[in-house]
Amino acid sequence: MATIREVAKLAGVSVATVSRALNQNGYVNEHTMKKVQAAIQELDYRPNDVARTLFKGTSNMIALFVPDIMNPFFPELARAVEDTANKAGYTFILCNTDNNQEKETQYLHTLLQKTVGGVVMVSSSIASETLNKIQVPMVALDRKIPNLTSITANNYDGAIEAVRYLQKIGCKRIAHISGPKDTTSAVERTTGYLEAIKNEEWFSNDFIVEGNYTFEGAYQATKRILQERPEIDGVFAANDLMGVGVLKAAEELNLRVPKDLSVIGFDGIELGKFANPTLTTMGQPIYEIGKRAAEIIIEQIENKDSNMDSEQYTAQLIRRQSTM
Amino acid sequence: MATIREVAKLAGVSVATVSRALNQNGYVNEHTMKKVQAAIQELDYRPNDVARTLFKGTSNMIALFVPDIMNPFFPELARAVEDTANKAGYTFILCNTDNNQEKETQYLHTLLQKTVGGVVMVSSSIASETLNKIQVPMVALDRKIPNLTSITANNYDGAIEAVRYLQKIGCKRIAHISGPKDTTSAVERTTGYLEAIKNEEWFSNDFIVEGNYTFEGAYQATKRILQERPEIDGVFAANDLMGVGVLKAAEELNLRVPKDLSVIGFDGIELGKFANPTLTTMGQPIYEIGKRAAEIIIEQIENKDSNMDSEQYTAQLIRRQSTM
DNA sequence: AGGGTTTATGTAACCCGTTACATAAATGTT
DNA sequence: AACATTTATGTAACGGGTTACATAAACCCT
Repeated sequence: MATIREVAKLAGVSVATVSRALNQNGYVNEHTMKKVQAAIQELDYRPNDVARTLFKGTSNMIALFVPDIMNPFFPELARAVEDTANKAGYTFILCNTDNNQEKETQYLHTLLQKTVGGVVMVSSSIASETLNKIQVPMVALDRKIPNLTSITANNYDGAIEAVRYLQKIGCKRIAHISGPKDTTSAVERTTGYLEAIKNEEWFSNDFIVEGNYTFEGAYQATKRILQERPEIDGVFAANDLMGVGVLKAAEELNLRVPKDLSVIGFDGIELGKFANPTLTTMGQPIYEIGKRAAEIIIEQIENKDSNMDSEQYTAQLIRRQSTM
Repeated sequence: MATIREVAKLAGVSVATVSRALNQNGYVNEHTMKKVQAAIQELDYRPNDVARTLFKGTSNMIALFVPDIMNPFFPELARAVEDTANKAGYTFILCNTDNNQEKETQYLHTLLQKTVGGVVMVSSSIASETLNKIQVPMVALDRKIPNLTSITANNYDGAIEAVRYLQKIGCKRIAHISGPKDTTSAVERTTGYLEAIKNEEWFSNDFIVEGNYTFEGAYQATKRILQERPEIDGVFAANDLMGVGVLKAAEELNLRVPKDLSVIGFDGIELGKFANPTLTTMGQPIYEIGKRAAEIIIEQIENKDSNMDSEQYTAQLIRRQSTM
């Protein structure tokens, strides 16, 4: 790889002039510019980004923390962040944290040593002491994190709408498969469910079971609850992955969906379209949200503007075959 | 962030000594070591990785090129590469190429400017001239690339086994939903299909339709072919995503799977378990393959050993509900 | 013509680790 | 005791950009 000094030599100018020509700052004579460009072309010169980063003290890299990219909710988010970062000239780093606090801290330190530009975080577990100690632009995505700007769906309203929709289509006993209690989105969705059923006299706490946001968790939980309470005719799963788990459990118990049981999920991931029957859901604008988080982190990086407002996006009902 | 010079000052030694203490290099007196460690602790010093990288000329970053992380085949691969890279002290960069040659070239140049350590590539489109010009360790994953070590499944044998299995369970007319013709895995799977049915007198070319490795593509293709040739009683889809598309098309045409139609996919992704009915498939050891690719790239980076042999992993039949 | 401004370019310090080389004390060998 | 080897540490160059500062020619204005 050619260096700026080789370019300077070939063009017969100093490295400072080449640098100025490259970055279009300071004065460069038109004729000199041409000589420099010719030399750059000749040598196929590309500036070493590491040297640049060392001097600037910050790199054009953006990291995304997700619990696990294998959870089908995250690829779309990752894609959105990557696209947006890429378009703005940033390189995209992906970190799977497994909701593990040590891993998160470890990753943050590693990234800090690389002077990463900013971090977009999907996390339920990040230690706030770590967060306070670490000086790098951060934004919370999908889940709220204290003291950080967050981009999320309006989970509470979405959950209410989901349950009201089940009520509207005639469900009389509506169960809720909830997500992990340490995850803000899951808690908000459960709170929404509670709000929507608060006046129903049939309700008791065992209409809520924890499915851990996983297919398997929801599958097991649903089998249990449907056997204990066969009167259930509607299920609000706190995410689509669990919604598909509910479908599987229903199938296994020979319940016809939506005839015997209506199922609604949350998120609007592709999986819902692949399922059989297709899954009704409260769709959030996933790509949009990821894109927005990336935009904000870039804004923070480039303008040091760290006091941005949090944003909430409305979820929209997507009617499919699992309800009718 | 503290620098090595501050540590040196606080410990009352030179930066060289601190560096040696850090890297357990050269001689460092026991007592000096303690002073240095105390200073490091005191200042919470962490070496700047950018400076290190600049000097060394190569960074501890590994990139993975995939067409699109939203395709459910890739997250597991990405996870495997990330885990392996991470464990070995490398940072993981994800690049979505959309099979776009320009994007690939663009990414490669960007990474080169960051002196990336190595690149793991899932690609059908990478330009060989780009490849030859670029001096960085690379390995091909899932798809073969000329002149690169590749880690793949044995697609040919797997495809033969898939079709033979359909034949064994009684299918008399077996269609094939193929993948893109520029993708080595797809071509090999089609070749395997052809090998397995070569002695069947019913065969003609219109038993093969292209589904582009996508759900939607397979869904459309299947609807078309099943209407044209209602005698079809078995489908070999070249990947699971298309297998699920076949299931959906069958459902829509009121064909019962597996009673009227048996369906087998390829890959063994999670999606197959979520589907209804669950999808029989030729499962490849996805995580294993990704992990192995990462190991090889690390081996190449650390030992400059670029002449590694390609490896092929056998696919295994996973019987589920879509065949019987 | 004299002074101020703009244009143009070069020199060298700087970012922060790593390491070749120099120096010297401590230890070992015959 | 004389010399070789090992241990210990410091100085300074280096990697490859960026930019503050210095210098000077060209241009503008009154």
